[in-house]
Amino acid sequence: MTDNYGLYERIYRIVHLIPAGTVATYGQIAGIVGCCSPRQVGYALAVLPHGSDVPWQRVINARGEISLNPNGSGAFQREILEREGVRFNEGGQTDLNKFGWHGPLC
DNA sequence: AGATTGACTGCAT
DNA sequence: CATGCAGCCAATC
Repeated sequence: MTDNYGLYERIYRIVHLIPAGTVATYGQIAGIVGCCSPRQVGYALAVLPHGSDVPWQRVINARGEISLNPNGSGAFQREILEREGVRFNEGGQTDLNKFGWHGPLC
């Protein structure tokens, strides 16, 4: 396999490795990809077409919360995560200590 | 080619 | 504990 799948596909591949009921932060993804800053991770997901097989909803900010505005698509995202088994507290945050992804090799 | 923005993060105040 | 600032890399204007 070639090392160069394109920046976005690279990120998509990492996100696709996140197991259900688990969430990862943008910085975590960026660190695993080892090729870009969290901004590019967010951008890559922002350009994701609807109907993709990438569980973009499992990628959230470092605080363990939905990054998008709660009055936007974020409400839909939280619904999906709860359906995956991820629980949110009153602040709409997840427990990264429990649901936080440790990485593809761990 | 230069400036601006973006689903971010971490530290300092 | 809330807010501000700087760093980061790629895409778009």
